Amino acid sequence: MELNEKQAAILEVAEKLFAENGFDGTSVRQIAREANINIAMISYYFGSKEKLLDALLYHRLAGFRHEMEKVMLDKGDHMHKVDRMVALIVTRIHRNRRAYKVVSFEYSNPSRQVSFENYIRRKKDNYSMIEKLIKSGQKAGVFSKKVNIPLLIPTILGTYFHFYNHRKFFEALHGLDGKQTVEDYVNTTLIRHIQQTVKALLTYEMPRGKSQIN
Amino acid sequence: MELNEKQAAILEVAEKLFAENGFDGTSVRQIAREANINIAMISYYFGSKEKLLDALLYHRLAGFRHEMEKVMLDKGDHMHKVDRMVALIVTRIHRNRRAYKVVSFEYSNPSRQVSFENYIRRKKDNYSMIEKLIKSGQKAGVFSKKVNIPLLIPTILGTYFHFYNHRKFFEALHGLDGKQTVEDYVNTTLIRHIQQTVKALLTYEMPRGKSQIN
DNA sequence: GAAAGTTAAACAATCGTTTAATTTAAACGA
DNA sequence: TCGTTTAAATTAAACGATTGTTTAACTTTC
Repeated sequence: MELNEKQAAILEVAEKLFAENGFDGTSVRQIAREANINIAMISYYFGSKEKLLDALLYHRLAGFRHEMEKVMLDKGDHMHKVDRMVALIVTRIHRNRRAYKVVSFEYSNPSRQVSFENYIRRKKDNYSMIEKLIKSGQKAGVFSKKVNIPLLIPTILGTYFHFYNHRKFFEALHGLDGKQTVEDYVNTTLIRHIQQTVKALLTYEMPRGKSQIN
Repeated sequence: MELNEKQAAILEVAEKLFAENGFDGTSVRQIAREANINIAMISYYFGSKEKLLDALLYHRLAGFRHEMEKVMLDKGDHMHKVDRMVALIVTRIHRNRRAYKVVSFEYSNPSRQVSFENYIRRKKDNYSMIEKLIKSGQKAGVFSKKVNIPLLIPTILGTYFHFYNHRKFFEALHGLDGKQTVEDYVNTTLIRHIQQTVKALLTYEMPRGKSQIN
Protein backbone atom coordinates (compact mmCIF):
# COMPACT_ATOMS: atom_id res chain seq x y z
CA MET A 1 0.00 0.00 0.00
CA GLU A 2 1.64 3.14 -1.32
CA LEU A 3 1.13 6.61 0.09
CA ASN A 4 0.64 9.75 -1.94
CA GLU A 5 2.08 13.08 -0.88
CA LYS A 6 -0.95 14.20 1.07
CA GLN A 7 -1.33 10.90 2.88
CA ALA A 8 2.33 11.01 3.85
CA ALA A 9 1.91 14.53 5.18
CA ILE A 10 -1.04 13.44 7.31
CA LEU A 11 0.93 10.52 8.77
CA GLU A 12 3.86 12.83 9.48
CA VAL A 13 1.73 15.28 11.44
CA ALA A 14 -0.22 12.50 13.18
CA GLU A 15 3.00 10.81 14.30
CA LYS A 16 4.30 14.01 15.81
CA LEU A 17 1.06 14.85 17.62
CA PHE A 18 0.38 11.30 18.81
CA ALA A 19 3.89 11.10 20.26
CA GLU A 20 3.62 14.50 21.92
CA ASN A 21 0.06 14.48 23.23
CA GLY A 22 -0.97 10.85 23.01
CA PHE A 23 -3.59 9.32 20.77
CA ASP A 24 -6.50 10.42 22.94
CA GLY A 25 -4.89 13.80 23.48
CA THR A 26 -4.85 14.51 19.76
CA SER A 27 -7.97 15.48 17.80
CA VAL A 28 -8.45 14.91 14.09
CA ARG A 29 -9.13 18.62 13.73
CA GLN A 30 -5.70 19.32 15.19
CA ILE A 31 -4.10 16.95 12.69
CA ALA A 32 -6.06 18.45 9.81
CA ARG A 33 -5.12 21.99 10.81
CA GLU A 34 -1.37 21.29 11.11
CA ALA A 35 -1.33 19.24 7.92
CA ASN A 36 -3.26 21.97 6.07
CA ILE A 37 -5.99 19.64 4.88
CA ASN A 38 -9.74 19.33 5.39
CA ILE A 39 -10.93 17.14 8.28
CA ALA A 40 -12.89 14.89 5.98
CA MET A 41 -9.72 13.90 4.15
CA ILE A 42 -8.63 11.79 7.11
CA SER A 43 -11.75 9.66 6.93
CA TYR A 44 -11.54 9.74 3.16
CA TYR A 45 -8.01 8.38 3.04
CA PHE A 46 -7.75 6.26 6.18
CA GLY A 47 -11.33 5.49 7.21
CA SER A 48 -11.13 6.55 10.85
CA LYS A 49 -8.80 7.91 13.50
CA GLU A 50 -7.95 4.43 14.77
CA LYS A 51 -7.26 3.17 11.27
CA LEU A 52 -4.97 6.17 10.85
CA LEU A 53 -3.01 4.89 13.84
CA ASP A 54 -2.99 1.45 12.26
CA ALA A 55 -1.58 2.86 9.04
CA LEU A 56 1.01 4.88 10.94
CA LEU A 57 2.36 1.87 12.78
CA TYR A 58 2.27 -0.22 9.63
CA HIS A 59 4.41 2.23 7.70
CA ARG A 60 6.80 3.12 10.49
CA LEU A 61 7.62 -0.23 12.06
CA ALA A 62 8.80 -1.98 8.93
CA GLY A 63 11.28 -4.72 9.73
CA PHE A 64 14.97 -4.36 10.16
CA ARG A 65 15.55 -8.06 10.40
CA HIS A 66 17.82 -7.81 7.39
CA GLU A 67 20.16 -5.35 9.09
CA MET A 68 20.42 -7.59 12.14
CA GLU A 69 21.25 -10.59 10.01
CA LYS A 70 24.04 -8.65 8.39
CA VAL A 71 25.53 -7.99 11.83
CA MET A 72 25.40 -11.68 12.62
CA LEU A 73 27.49 -12.44 9.53
CA ASP A 74 29.99 -9.73 10.47
CA LYS A 75 33.61 -10.54 10.87
CA GLY A 76 35.00 -9.89 14.30
CA ASP A 77 34.58 -11.61 17.66
CA HIS A 78 31.41 -11.98 19.71
CA MET A 79 32.03 -8.83 21.70
CA HIS A 80 32.32 -6.80 18.55
CA LYS A 81 29.06 -8.23 17.26
CA VAL A 82 27.33 -7.31 20.50
CA ASP A 83 28.59 -3.77 20.14
CA ARG A 84 27.31 -3.56 16.60
CA MET A 85 23.98 -5.13 17.51
CA VAL A 86 23.36 -2.70 20.38
CA ALA A 87 24.31 0.27 18.23
CA LEU A 88 21.99 -0.96 15.50
CA ILE A 89 19.05 -1.41 17.85
CA VAL A 90 19.45 1.94 19.59
CA THR A 91 20.02 3.85 16.36
CA ARG A 92 16.97 2.25 14.82
CA ILE A 93 14.72 2.92 17.81
CA HIS A 94 16.01 6.45 18.07
CA ARG A 95 15.27 7.18 14.43
CA ASN A 96 11.68 5.96 14.84
CA ARG A 97 11.34 7.02 18.45
CA ARG A 98 8.00 8.74 18.00
CA ALA A 99 6.29 5.73 16.46
CA TYR A 100 7.75 3.48 19.13
CA LYS A 101 6.62 5.83 21.86
CA VAL A 102 3.06 5.68 20.55
CA VAL A 103 3.19 1.90 20.39
CA SER A 104 4.65 1.39 23.81
CA PHE A 105 1.95 3.54 25.33
CA GLU A 106 -1.05 2.37 23.36
CA TYR A 107 0.04 -1.27 23.50
CA SER A 108 -1.11 -1.61 27.09
CA ASN A 109 -4.26 0.44 26.56
CA PRO A 110 -7.18 -2.00 26.72
CA SER A 111 -9.63 0.35 25.00
CA ARG A 112 -7.42 0.62 21.92
CA GLN A 113 -8.64 -1.67 19.18
CA VAL A 114 -5.49 -1.68 17.11
CA SER A 115 -3.65 -4.69 15.83
CA PHE A 116 -0.21 -4.92 17.40
CA GLU A 117 0.48 -8.27 15.74
CA ASN A 118 3.10 -6.86 13.42
CA TYR A 119 4.82 -5.16 16.32
CA ILE A 120 4.82 -8.33 18.43
CA ARG A 121 5.97 -10.55 15.59
CA ARG A 122 8.89 -8.26 14.89
CA LYS A 123 9.75 -8.04 18.57
CA LYS A 124 9.92 -11.82 18.76
CA ASP A 125 12.00 -11.95 15.60
CA ASN A 126 14.48 -9.48 16.98
CA TYR A 127 14.63 -11.28 20.29
CA SER A 128 15.45 -14.61 18.71
CA MET A 129 18.27 -12.92 16.82
CA ILE A 130 19.73 -11.54 20.04
CA GLU A 131 19.27 -14.90 21.75
CA LYS A 132 21.14 -16.60 18.95
CA LEU A 133 24.11 -14.25 19.28
CA ILE A 134 24.34 -14.58 23.05
CA LYS A 135 24.01 -18.36 23.10
CA SER A 136 26.66 -18.66 20.43
CA GLY A 137 28.95 -16.57 22.60
CA GLN A 138 28.14 -18.70 25.62
CA LYS A 139 29.01 -21.87 23.74
CA ALA A 140 32.30 -20.32 22.75
CA GLY A 141 32.96 -19.66 26.42
CA VAL A 142 33.13 -15.91 25.95
CA PHE A 143 29.85 -14.96 27.62
CA SER A 144 28.63 -15.79 31.11
CA LYS A 145 25.78 -18.23 31.34
CA LYS A 146 24.29 -16.40 34.28
CA VAL A 147 22.71 -13.63 32.24
CA ASN A 148 18.94 -13.54 31.76
CA ILE A 149 18.73 -13.20 28.00
CA PRO A 150 15.07 -12.09 27.66
CA LEU A 151 15.70 -9.29 30.15
CA LEU A 152 18.43 -7.86 27.94
CA ILE A 153 15.68 -6.29 25.85
CA PRO A 154 14.26 -4.17 28.68
CA THR A 155 17.81 -3.26 29.65
CA ILE A 156 18.67 -1.99 26.17
CA LEU A 157 15.36 -0.44 25.11
CA GLY A 158 14.29 0.65 28.59
CA THR A 159 17.53 2.55 29.14
CA TYR A 160 17.09 4.38 25.86
CA PHE A 161 13.42 5.23 26.37
CA HIS A 162 13.76 6.32 29.96
CA PHE A 163 16.62 8.57 28.98
CA TYR A 164 14.78 10.03 26.03
CA ASN A 165 11.44 10.54 27.76
CA HIS A 166 13.22 12.29 30.61
CA ARG A 167 15.74 14.09 28.44
CA LYS A 168 14.67 17.41 29.93
CA PHE A 169 15.77 16.12 33.31
CA PHE A 170 19.11 14.86 32.02
CA GLU A 171 19.73 18.01 30.05
CA ALA A 172 19.57 19.87 33.32
CA LEU A 173 21.76 17.27 35.01
CA HIS A 174 24.42 17.28 32.31
CA GLY A 175 24.17 20.91 31.41
CA LEU A 176 23.23 19.97 27.87
CA ASP A 177 21.15 22.34 25.77
CA GLY A 178 19.61 22.43 22.33
CA LYS A 179 18.37 19.64 20.14
CA GLN A 180 21.62 18.87 18.39
CA THR A 181 23.35 18.14 21.66
CA VAL A 182 20.82 15.53 22.73
CA GLU A 183 21.14 13.95 19.31
CA ASP A 184 24.91 13.80 19.70
CA TYR A 185 24.64 12.51 23.22
CA VAL A 186 22.46 9.59 22.13
CA ASN A 187 24.74 8.64 19.26
CA THR A 188 27.87 8.69 21.36
CA THR A 189 27.59 8.59 25.12
CA LEU A 190 24.25 6.82 25.50
CA ILE A 191 25.01 4.11 22.95
CA ARG A 192 28.40 3.57 24.56
CA HIS A 193 26.81 3.29 27.98
CA ILE A 194 24.35 0.65 26.79
CA GLN A 195 27.07 -1.26 24.98
CA GLN A 196 29.14 -1.19 28.13
CA THR A 197 26.17 -2.35 30.19
CA VAL A 198 25.47 -5.35 27.99
CA LYS A 199 29.11 -6.34 27.69
CA ALA A 200 29.57 -6.02 31.44
CA LEU A 201 26.55 -8.23 32.03
CA LEU A 202 27.82 -10.80 29.57
CA THR A 203 31.23 -11.05 31.20
CA TYR A 204 30.17 -10.64 34.81
CA GLU A 205 31.89 -13.26 36.96
CA MET A 206 33.64 -14.69 33.92
CA PRO A 207 37.22 -15.93 34.22
CA ARG A 208 39.61 -13.40 32.76
CA GLY A 209 42.35 -13.75 30.18
CA LYS A 210 40.76 -16.70 28.53
CA SER A 211 41.58 -17.15 24.88
CA GLN A 212 38.52 -16.07 22.95
CA ILE A 213 37.64 -18.42 20.15
CA ASN A 214 35.66 -16.60 17.53
CA MET B 1 -3.84 18.00 53.21
CA GLU B 2 -5.73 15.01 54.52
CA LEU B 3 -8.08 12.85 52.49
CA ASN B 4 -11.44 11.56 53.67
CA GLU B 5 -12.71 8.13 52.65
CA LYS B 6 -14.52 9.32 49.55
CA GLN B 7 -11.63 11.42 48.32
CA ALA B 8 -9.30 8.47 48.74
CA ALA B 9 -11.67 6.25 46.76
CA ILE B 10 -11.76 8.77 43.93
CA LEU B 11 -7.97 8.95 43.81
CA GLU B 12 -7.75 5.17 43.85
CA VAL B 13 -10.06 4.80 40.86
CA ALA B 14 -8.50 7.73 39.02
CA GLU B 15 -5.02 6.26 39.46
CA LYS B 16 -6.10 2.95 38.00
CA LEU B 17 -7.91 4.49 35.02
CA PHE B 18 -5.23 7.08 34.28
CA ALA B 19 -2.58 4.35 34.25
CA GLU B 20 -4.66 2.04 32.08
CA ASN B 21 -6.18 4.46 29.58
CA GLY B 22 -4.15 7.59 30.03
CA PHE B 23 -5.28 10.94 31.38
CA ASP B 24 -6.97 12.01 28.15
CA GLY B 25 -8.40 8.53 27.66
CA THR B 26 -10.24 8.71 30.98
CA SER B 27 -13.42 10.72 31.49
CA VAL B 28 -14.61 12.12 34.78
CA ARG B 29 -17.88 10.24 34.29
CA GLN B 30 -15.93 7.00 34.08
CA ILE B 31 -14.15 7.81 37.32
CA ALA B 32 -17.41 8.78 39.02
CA ARG B 33 -19.13 5.60 37.87
CA GLU B 34 -16.39 3.24 39.06
CA ALA B 35 -15.99 5.09 42.33
CA ASN B 36 -19.76 5.09 42.89
CA ILE B 37 -20.00 8.83 43.38
CA ASN B 38 -21.71 11.69 41.59
CA ILE B 39 -19.74 13.49 38.86
CA ALA B 40 -20.02 16.80 40.63
CA MET B 41 -18.12 15.42 43.62
CA ILE B 42 -14.89 15.49 41.65
CA SER B 43 -15.15 19.21 41.05
CA TYR B 44 -16.44 19.66 44.58
CA TYR B 45 -13.46 17.95 46.18
CA PHE B 46 -10.62 18.60 43.74
CA GLY B 47 -11.74 21.55 41.61
CA SER B 48 -11.07 20.08 38.18
CA LYS B 49 -9.80 17.02 36.37
CA GLU B 50 -6.29 18.40 36.10
CA LYS B 51 -6.24 19.33 39.77
CA LEU B 52 -7.33 15.76 40.47
CA LEU B 53 -4.18 14.61 38.67
CA ASP B 54 -2.19 17.11 40.69
CA ALA B 55 -3.61 15.72 43.93
CA LEU B 56 -2.96 12.15 42.79
CA LEU B 57 0.71 12.78 42.11
CA TYR B 58 1.08 14.77 45.29
CA HIS B 59 -0.22 11.93 47.44
CA ARG B 60 1.46 9.08 45.60
CA LEU B 61 4.96 10.36 45.03
CA ALA B 62 5.76 11.18 48.63
CA GLY B 63 9.47 10.95 49.31
CA PHE B 64 11.40 7.86 50.20
CA ARG B 65 14.56 9.76 50.86
CA HIS B 66 14.50 8.47 54.41
CA GLU B 67 14.60 4.84 53.27
CA MET B 68 17.54 5.54 50.98
CA GLU B 69 19.45 7.24 53.74
CA LYS B 70 18.94 4.17 55.91
CA VAL B 71 20.55 2.04 53.21
CA MET B 72 23.53 4.37 53.10
CA LEU B 73 24.10 3.84 56.82
CA ASP B 74 23.82 0.09 56.40
CA LYS B 75 26.59 -2.18 57.49
CA GLY B 76 28.15 -4.26 54.75
CA ASP B 77 30.40 -3.44 51.83
CA HIS B 78 29.68 -1.19 48.88
CA MET B 79 28.40 -4.03 46.72
CA HIS B 80 25.89 -4.97 49.35
CA LYS B 81 24.67 -1.41 49.58
CA VAL B 82 24.22 -1.27 45.82
CA ASP B 83 22.14 -4.43 45.98
CA ARG B 84 19.97 -2.98 48.71
CA MET B 85 19.64 0.35 46.94
CA VAL B 86 18.55 -1.23 43.66
CA ALA B 87 16.07 -3.49 45.44
CA LEU B 88 14.70 -0.49 47.31
CA ILE B 89 14.26 1.58 44.16
CA VAL B 90 12.63 -1.17 42.12
CA THR B 91 10.33 -2.26 44.95
CA ARG B 92 9.27 1.30 45.52
CA ILE B 93 8.63 2.03 41.85
CA HIS B 94 6.81 -1.25 41.46
CA ARG B 95 4.49 -0.50 44.38
CA ASN B 96 3.58 2.88 42.91
CA ARG B 97 3.94 1.81 39.30
CA ARG B 98 0.62 3.25 38.22
CA ALA B 99 1.34 6.73 39.51
CA TYR B 100 4.82 6.64 37.98
CA LYS B 101 3.45 5.48 34.67
CA VAL B 102 1.08 8.44 34.61
CA VAL B 103 3.91 10.81 35.45
CA SER B 104 6.35 9.47 32.93
CA PHE B 105 3.79 9.83 30.17
CA GLU B 106 2.26 13.15 31.12
CA TYR B 107 5.63 14.65 32.01
CA SER B 108 6.55 15.12 28.36
CA ASN B 109 3.04 16.21 27.32
CA PRO B 110 3.27 19.92 26.55
CA SER B 111 -0.49 20.51 26.82
CA ARG B 112 -0.55 19.26 30.39
CA GLN B 113 -0.53 22.11 32.87
CA VAL B 114 0.50 20.13 35.89
CA SER B 115 3.32 20.95 38.23
CA PHE B 116 5.99 18.28 38.12
CA GLU B 117 8.26 20.22 40.43
CA ASN B 118 7.83 17.79 43.29
CA TYR B 119 8.59 14.89 40.98
CA ILE B 120 11.73 16.54 39.60
CA ARG B 121 12.97 17.62 42.99
CA ARG B 122 12.62 14.10 44.34
CA LYS B 123 14.29 12.67 41.26
CA LYS B 124 17.28 14.93 41.81
CA ASP B 125 17.37 14.03 45.48
CA ASN B 126 17.42 10.35 44.69
CA TYR B 127 20.06 10.81 42.05
CA SER B 128 22.41 12.61 44.38
CA MET B 129 22.03 9.75 46.86
CA ILE B 130 23.00 7.22 44.21
CA GLU B 131 25.88 9.40 43.06
CA LYS B 132 27.16 9.59 46.61
CA LEU B 133 27.17 5.82 47.00
CA ILE B 134 28.92 5.19 43.69
CA LYS B 135 31.57 7.84 44.20
CA SER B 136 32.27 6.53 47.65
CA GLY B 137 32.81 3.08 46.14
CA GLN B 138 35.07 4.53 43.48
CA LYS B 139 37.21 6.26 46.07
CA ALA B 140 37.52 2.95 47.91
CA GLY B 141 38.72 1.40 44.67
CA VAL B 142 35.85 -1.06 44.51
CA PHE B 143 33.94 0.50 41.60
CA SER B 144 35.17 1.32 38.14
CA LYS B 145 35.50 4.99 37.31
CA LYS B 146 34.41 4.41 33.75
CA VAL B 147 30.71 4.17 34.54
CA ASN B 148 28.37 7.00 33.56
CA ILE B 149 26.61 7.61 36.86
CA PRO B 150 23.62 9.68 35.64
CA LEU B 151 22.80 6.98 33.10
CA LEU B 152 22.43 4.42 35.88
CA ILE B 153 18.97 5.84 36.50
CA PRO B 154 17.65 5.02 33.00
CA THR B 155 19.30 1.63 33.27
CA ILE B 156 17.55 0.79 36.53
CA LEU B 157 14.16 2.44 36.00
CA GLY B 158 14.03 1.91 32.26
CA THR B 159 14.62 -1.81 32.61
CA TYR B 160 11.80 -2.08 35.10
CA PHE B 161 9.32 0.02 33.15
CA HIS B 162 10.02 -1.56 29.80
CA PHE B 163 9.57 -4.98 31.35
CA TYR B 164 6.38 -4.03 33.12
CA ASN B 165 4.77 -2.17 30.22
CA HIS B 166 5.50 -5.13 27.96
CA ARG B 167 4.76 -7.79 30.55
CA LYS B 168 2.24 -9.39 28.20
CA PHE B 169 5.07 -9.98 25.75
CA PHE B 170 7.39 -11.42 28.37
CA GLU B 171 4.67 -13.56 29.85
CA ALA B 172 4.40 -15.22 26.46
CA LEU B 173 8.17 -15.48 26.19
CA HIS B 174 8.63 -16.99 29.64
CA GLY B 175 5.46 -18.98 29.73
CA LEU B 176 4.35 -17.05 32.79
CA ASP B 177 0.67 -16.68 33.53
CA GLY B 178 -1.53 -14.97 36.07
CA LYS B 179 -0.95 -11.86 38.07
CA GLN B 180 0.80 -13.47 41.03
CA THR B 181 3.50 -14.87 38.81
CA VAL B 182 4.43 -11.49 37.35
CA GLU B 183 4.51 -10.11 40.88
CA ASP B 184 6.87 -12.89 41.95
CA TYR B 185 8.97 -12.47 38.85
CA VAL B 186 9.54 -8.78 39.57
CA ASN B 187 10.45 -9.37 43.20
CA THR B 188 12.94 -12.11 42.45
CA THR B 189 14.23 -12.50 38.91
CA LEU B 190 13.84 -8.93 37.64
CA ILE B 191 15.33 -7.30 40.71
CA ARG B 192 18.22 -9.76 40.60
CA HIS B 193 18.79 -8.99 36.93
CA ILE B 194 18.95 -5.26 37.58
CA GLN B 195 21.23 -5.75 40.58
CA GLN B 196 23.48 -7.89 38.44
CA THR B 197 23.45 -5.28 35.69
CA VAL B 198 24.48 -2.45 37.96
CA LYS B 199 27.15 -4.49 39.75
CA ALA B 200 28.54 -5.70 36.44
CA LEU B 201 28.73 -2.12 35.17
CA LEU B 202 30.44 -0.99 38.35
CA THR B 203 33.13 -3.68 38.15
CA TYR B 204 33.56 -3.77 34.38
CA GLU B 205 37.25 -3.78 33.53
CA MET B 206 38.17 -3.64 37.22
CA PRO B 207 41.16 -5.62 38.50
CA ARG B 208 40.00 -8.75 40.27
CA GLY B 209 40.77 -10.17 43.67
CA LYS B 210 41.45 -6.79 45.17
CA SER B 211 40.86 -6.51 48.88
CA GLN B 212 37.69 -4.53 49.31
CA ILE B 213 37.95 -1.86 51.94
CA ASN B 214 34.55 -1.02 53.30
C1' DG C 1 -30.29 26.42 61.52
C1' DA C 2 -25.77 26.78 59.44
C1' DA C 3 -22.35 24.03 56.89
C1' DA C 4 -21.09 20.23 54.34
C1' DG C 5 -22.36 16.73 51.36
C1' DT C 6 -24.92 14.98 47.42
C1' DT C 7 -27.86 14.92 43.53
C1' DA C 8 -29.97 15.33 38.66
C1' DA C 9 -29.99 18.39 35.18
C1' DA C 10 -28.20 21.62 32.15
C1' DC C 11 -24.26 24.19 30.13
C1' DA C 12 -21.33 25.26 26.12
C1' DA C 13 -17.53 23.18 23.85
C1' DT C 14 -15.42 19.67 21.42
C1' DC C 15 -15.27 15.07 19.83
C1' DG C 16 -15.07 11.64 15.46
C1' DT C 17 -17.67 10.90 11.52
C1' DT C 18 -20.84 11.60 7.61
C1' DT C 19 -23.30 14.08 4.18
C1' DA C 20 -24.04 16.30 0.00
C1' DA C 21 -22.33 19.64 -3.01
C1' DT C 22 -18.53 21.28 -5.60
C1' DT C 23 -13.99 21.41 -7.81
C1' DT C 24 -10.18 19.14 -10.05
C1' DA C 25 -8.01 15.89 -13.05
C1' DA C 26 -7.76 12.41 -16.34
C1' DA C 27 -9.65 9.78 -20.22
C1' DC C 28 -12.38 9.63 -24.04
C1' DG C 29 -14.00 9.71 -29.01
C1' DA C 30 -14.46 13.05 -32.56
C1' DT D 1 -8.11 20.76 -29.70
C1' DC D 2 -12.76 20.20 -28.76
C1' DG D 3 -16.71 19.24 -25.46
C1' DT D 4 -18.21 15.37 -22.71
C1' DT D 5 -17.86 11.80 -19.35
C1' DT D 6 -16.18 9.70 -15.19
C1' DA D 7 -13.88 9.21 -11.10
C1' DA D 8 -11.14 11.23 -7.53
C1' DA D 9 -10.30 14.97 -4.58
C1' DT D 10 -11.87 18.59 -1.69
C1' DT D 11 -14.98 21.41 0.74
C1' DA D 12 -18.29 23.49 4.35
C1' DA D 13 -21.78 22.13 7.08
C1' DA D 14 -24.20 19.25 9.97
C1' DC D 15 -24.70 14.94 12.76
C1' DG D 16 -25.31 12.88 17.37
C1' DA D 17 -22.45 11.70 21.12
C1' DT D 18 -19.43 12.85 24.73
C1' DT D 19 -16.45 16.03 27.03
C1' DG D 20 -15.41 18.89 31.68
C1' DT D 21 -17.78 21.97 34.49
C1' DT D 22 -21.54 24.48 36.84
C1' DT D 23 -26.01 25.29 38.70
C1' DA D 24 -29.57 25.09 41.88
C1' DA D 25 -32.25 22.26 44.66
C1' DC D 26 -32.14 18.87 48.11
C1' DT D 27 -30.39 15.94 52.13
C1' DT D 28 -27.47 14.99 55.80
C1' DT D 29 -24.67 16.15 59.66
C1' DC D 30 -23.42 18.56 63.64
